[in-house]
Amino acid sequence: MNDEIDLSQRKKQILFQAVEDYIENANPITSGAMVSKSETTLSSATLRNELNALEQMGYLKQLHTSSGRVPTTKGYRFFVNTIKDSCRADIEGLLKIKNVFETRTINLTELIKVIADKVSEVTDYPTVISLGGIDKLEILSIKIIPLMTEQALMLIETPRGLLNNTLELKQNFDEQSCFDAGRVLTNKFKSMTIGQMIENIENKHQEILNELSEYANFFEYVLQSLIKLTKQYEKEGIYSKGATKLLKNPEYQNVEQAKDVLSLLEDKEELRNLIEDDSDCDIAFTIGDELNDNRLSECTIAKAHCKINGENIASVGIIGPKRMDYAKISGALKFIVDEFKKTDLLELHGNNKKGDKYD
Amino acid sequence: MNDEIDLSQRKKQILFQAVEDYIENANPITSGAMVSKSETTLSSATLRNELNALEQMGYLKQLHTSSGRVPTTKGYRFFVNTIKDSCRADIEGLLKIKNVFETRTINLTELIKVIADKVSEVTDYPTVISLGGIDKLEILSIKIIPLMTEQALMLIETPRGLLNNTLELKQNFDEQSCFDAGRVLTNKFKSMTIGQMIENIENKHQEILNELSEYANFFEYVLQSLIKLTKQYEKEGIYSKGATKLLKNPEYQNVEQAKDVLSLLEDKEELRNLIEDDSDCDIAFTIGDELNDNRLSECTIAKAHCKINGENIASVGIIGPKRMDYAKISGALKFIVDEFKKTDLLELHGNNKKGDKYD
DNA sequence: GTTAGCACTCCCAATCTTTGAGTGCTAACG
DNA sequence: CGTTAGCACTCAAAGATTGGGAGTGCTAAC
Repeated sequence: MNDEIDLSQRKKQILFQAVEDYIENANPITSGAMVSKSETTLSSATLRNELNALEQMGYLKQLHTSSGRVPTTKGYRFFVNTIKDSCRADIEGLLKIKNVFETRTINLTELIKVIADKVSEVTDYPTVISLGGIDKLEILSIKIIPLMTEQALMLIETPRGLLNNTLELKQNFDEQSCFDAGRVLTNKFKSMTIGQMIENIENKHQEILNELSEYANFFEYVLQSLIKLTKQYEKEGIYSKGATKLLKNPEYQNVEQAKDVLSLLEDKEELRNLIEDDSDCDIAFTIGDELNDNRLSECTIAKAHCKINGENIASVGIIGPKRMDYAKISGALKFIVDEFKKTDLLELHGNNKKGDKYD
Repeated sequence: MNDEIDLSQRKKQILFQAVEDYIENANPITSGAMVSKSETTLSSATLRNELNALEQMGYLKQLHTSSGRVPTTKGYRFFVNTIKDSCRADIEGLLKIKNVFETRTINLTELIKVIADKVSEVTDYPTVISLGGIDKLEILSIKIIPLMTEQALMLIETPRGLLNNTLELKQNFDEQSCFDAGRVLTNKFKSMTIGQMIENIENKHQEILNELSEYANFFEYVLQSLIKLTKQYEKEGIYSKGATKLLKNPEYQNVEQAKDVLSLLEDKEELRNLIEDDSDCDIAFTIGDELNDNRLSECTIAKAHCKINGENIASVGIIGPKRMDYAKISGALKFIVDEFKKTDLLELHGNNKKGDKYD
């Protein structure tokens, strides 16, 4: 697959410049233009030979005889691998994001929206952020508050903030029973994750029922509620912004082409599948055919995984044409990933004294 | 303005058929086509005379000599006024919506999303729903629950469900103080609206501070929180779906034209301004120039105001080309409005016994 | 290995032509 | 007087033709 080693130093340089120029101007690469633009001492004939060789090797392709050449996916891939570590961020725009991180007591769901908005603004590409599911969240405490007829609110405190959901109790409970039930549940499930709690409930159902004795009533409702909550977050924790910015690019002047991508950007479920993956690396580009989706054959997706305290919290995706500004995107994503790394979830919610909780 | 009275019965019929046909086929109306399609006994020459007259009167216009005619805004307006009461709903699709209304304990914010999704699916046009602000909501009770360090959760029960927001207390309070504070606040503000409560707090600040004595501490935070909450709902209570469906229409085959409308559909703030108005009527169409927005000169917006117990709860907007299927849209909107009318908010939240609240 | 030179390819834009759908007008008809 | 057949006129849209020019590949000379 990777035969970039076969490339002479000169070929590498030519290919790099060719792709770079194409990304900037969207004009097919020609030997003549390269002579006049770059500071090369080579003649156009020599460049033609080299470009021809690069085409044979699959890095470039011609649209027709006597047209300039355009990068193939392989060509873009070479380019991306080369610039991997050089980024060119719009510092000014990104600094605004920094402020957001420093705003305390911002809900994480809010946070990703603000970030997606800003990233899309700075990069000028559609941006998607998905929040990880809640199943890996640690439970800090559980509270139950009676509401109007036969309902109660279940509150679960987690390092990522407060989860809340209404319980359908089918029976009235008073303030005190609810309070006690919450305390019992907290004692039982504290410092498990939501996922573990569900698993635990499902596996040791009877056992726990006995253990919780008089609060067993709540128990069924809590389980149902947790499952509903998990599904809901799966569905809601995804946000996208700036879809129409795609239309600015010359590759989407044709409505037919744009339609596919735009409707994909409207479908949260598909977006989630697209953005999430288990890759370990912080930032990755997937180019054109590499995406294995006809609708996206002319797109590149840049993905980044944001971690707080080492835990995967959110995934950011930037969707653009293959001809996207890789260095800029790379810079923006690196910035976001770093900001997340520096952040402590508890701080996000205004708790500067970790571990100093009370219940 | 309205000189539809001047139209002979025959002209009305011709104009109606002309617009109807144009809406269906997007082909300019020609005398020849009208003869072959409709069961008229008139000759094409006579129709030409009539069409010419209708053009003089401003209902139709020609794109150029020797082309067929196209409806003007005035022509569409005539058409809409004529079909006002005939609707042609996709009953099957809409019945699915009915089920949603019957699902209890669905959050109103969730409800509008599901409805927008379905309406967009059934009509095949972008659909926007905005939820009214929270300021007119009646307060049923206020609860305060202590959370982790120096924070508490404020819960306000309203007929539209539970509002919640985190309070930054800057000081720890125990379970009991919070509980008591909630009770005091409830007694003071119960059955006011959120708006009245804010107003009240702002006007009689000192007075209330004295009255609440030991819970005065909470008071400032509650005020701030309420204001924040009001703003937040203003921003969040709007949802749109199906923007890309616009691209199916021949009038948006040109990216430049589509871009404007699509980016408008992405901007929640603009959408809100567009959808909300104070008009009393349940369903209204605003056509092309009537919208007073260049970007929308080729669009029609259908708006409906949904009321529960007489109170304006949500506004639905359907955006399409001027050539939209008015009868179908009208049917769909009427259905939604009626469903809302039949709904009791308390029932939505699972309370079948109204007034049977406890605190 | 590099490059000047040249034949060759083929897109693109401009121009022109043709076609035909559709109109407006007029004169005749019942 | 409303209706209609007939005809001249208009004009967009779709081909056909053309020339220009940008770009290539190849070859032969450096």
